Amino acid sequence: MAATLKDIAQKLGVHPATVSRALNPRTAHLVNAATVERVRKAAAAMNYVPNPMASGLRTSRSHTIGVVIPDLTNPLFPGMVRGMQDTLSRAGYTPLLVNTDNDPATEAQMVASLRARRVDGFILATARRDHPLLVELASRFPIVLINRVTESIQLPSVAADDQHGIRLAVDHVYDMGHREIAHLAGPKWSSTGHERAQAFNRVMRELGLSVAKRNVAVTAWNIEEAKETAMGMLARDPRITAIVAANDQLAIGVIEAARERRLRIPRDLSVIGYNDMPFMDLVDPPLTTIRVPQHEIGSEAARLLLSHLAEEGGTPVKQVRLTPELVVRASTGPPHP
Amino acid sequence: MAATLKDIAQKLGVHPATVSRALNPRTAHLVNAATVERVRKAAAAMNYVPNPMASGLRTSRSHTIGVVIPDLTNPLFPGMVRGMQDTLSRAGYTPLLVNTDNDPATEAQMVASLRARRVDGFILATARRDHPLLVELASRFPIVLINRVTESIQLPSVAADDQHGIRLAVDHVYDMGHREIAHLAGPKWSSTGHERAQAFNRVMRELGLSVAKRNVAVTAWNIEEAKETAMGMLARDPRITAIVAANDQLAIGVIEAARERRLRIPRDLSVIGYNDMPFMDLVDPPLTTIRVPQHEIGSEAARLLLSHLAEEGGTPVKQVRLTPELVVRASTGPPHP
DNA sequence: CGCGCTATTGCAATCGATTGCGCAACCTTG
DNA sequence: CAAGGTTGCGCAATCGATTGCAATAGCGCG
Repeated sequence: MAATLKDIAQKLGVHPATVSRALNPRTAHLVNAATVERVRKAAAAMNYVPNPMASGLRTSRSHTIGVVIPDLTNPLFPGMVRGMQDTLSRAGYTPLLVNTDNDPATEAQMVASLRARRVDGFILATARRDHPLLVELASRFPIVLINRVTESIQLPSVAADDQHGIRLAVDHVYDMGHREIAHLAGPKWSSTGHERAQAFNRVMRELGLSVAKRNVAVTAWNIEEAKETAMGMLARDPRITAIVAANDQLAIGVIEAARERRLRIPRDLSVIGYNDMPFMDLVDPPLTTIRVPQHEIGSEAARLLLSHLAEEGGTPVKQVRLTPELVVRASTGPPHP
Repeated sequence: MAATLKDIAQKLGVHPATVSRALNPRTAHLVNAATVERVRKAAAAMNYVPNPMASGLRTSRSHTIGVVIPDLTNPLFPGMVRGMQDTLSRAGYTPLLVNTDNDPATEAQMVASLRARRVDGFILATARRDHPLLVELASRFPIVLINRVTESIQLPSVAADDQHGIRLAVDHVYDMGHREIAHLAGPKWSSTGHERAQAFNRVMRELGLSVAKRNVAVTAWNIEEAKETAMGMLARDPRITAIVAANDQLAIGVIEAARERRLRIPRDLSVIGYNDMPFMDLVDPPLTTIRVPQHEIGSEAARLLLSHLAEEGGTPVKQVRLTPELVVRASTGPPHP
């Protein structure tokens, strides 16, 4: 059905090897310019498309990238994935997407299946602060982490600057007059949860505000548990006037908790999220949050990985930090006297 | 690095062909049971993983499925994609995901690149009512359409029952007492836009309500244009008390238009969406809508495609229609006298 | 005029798995 | 015990592209 190198060679009366060289930009200089031209013409005419399995078998490169995320239905990820797709496909690479649901066993299985597929590299959004699998993986493949990073070892990564983002958030409510500021943190096994909590403590200290233990509560990454945890916080310390949540889902949990406690937002409680997922401008109330450039994280990760694939030798480990920005909407306001 | 058939054969003193047959369930009966066992043990011990490029080259099957959607960042799709991923990967297939942004040229290019990758079949969510590319594609590959369908030809598809869904929507507002019901329709090139509009007309007629031309307005699939169109509708006919939107984004456009015209929802205007995308329970006001089983559409499409790949001959064209359900929230209510 | 060099192309092996064909050994049956 | 059948396995070709090496031709230069 589809034309092969041999077909083209036959038609032109040359050897398949010549056709191969003519069509490959890297080796075309080995072939007479006129021949190259004839081959190109013929290939186009027969609309020849190289068989990636054949070339992959020979070269053991699949031009395929494993993309590992917790869950595609988490609105944080589609933007990042599109960023990768757009720049990977432009470079002739195809992402293979898998979900782990934050389960290490599933992750191991998915990574194994991607290795079975002979992917050329990995982009992972599933890093835990301590993550042996990733360390092992990084020693055999080019990998780039996004969003979250590991602590045990420095790996190439692309993420937003959490330190800066949290500073924007805390400064925002501080500037409006809040002093009783609390943080609803994500799980400490995740770098984002941990780092944002660390950043919160630091910024509070710099502002001269005390950070009592009870001002930081930890929850899993989901709305329901965030709501429960926020209920507890608000019950224990009713003086709190502003809560900085470690991501938008947690902020929504806080809003639901506030609603249940008959607190009005932002009059009685200011809430600020993190990530600015799609539709956060439409929830009730529209959520003030820290926007991270989702598409750009994805495309930057792809670029970084591609550059690793291009260079033979070890490129230096590059840790890209993108700058988040504050998006003020209606869930924050000055504290009520 | 990785073990090959030959390695196993050498270690066991048998021929690679025997190893191949022993490891393939379809041919294992050709090999002595004891040998099969020895081979399996050895393969496991050397943690042998077959090279998909090699087997693909020989068999010309990539165990790969092209998945073509308009835009992953549209919240309607991640659920469907996960549905596919989950059932495809269970069957040893890997989806290759591309976006078209509803642009036919991009679509053609993406489909071409998937064909270049030698995918074994396609799942497409980009059908237009008239769509020559798909007809051509269907003649050469197993394909399954999701969400939208073509009209020119009957192709295997999985979608929600739009007729039923619209009936649920219209009945809902009718039962609450609304009589001046309008429809904000999607573009007519898309089957969902067209069919939902058709269904709206039919149901209205069955209820004995007149459908004036002005009771149905057509808009593109985005919030901004939906808002403009809804503004026009409401200006032309202020008697309208309920609007059935062709999807959730359009419903949000309607809500924004209503807000701009100082109409309160649902007191002055009831709005009902379609699809029940994630977070539609959190927008202001929480959106009454028609839930379509997104994950199930994806997994059912995958199953359908897999069954086509399994059977050699032409399986009959199966058009699966899943049943949507009404989700009542706060954007609908009885009309105010 | 001949040697050596370069430019161009052909040859053939190779990547790893699959599969039609054939052969040998063993078994069944009359 | 011979004829015919079955079972188990090896042989070798094949899928399509890549690439080291060899071969040829053409050229410049002494």
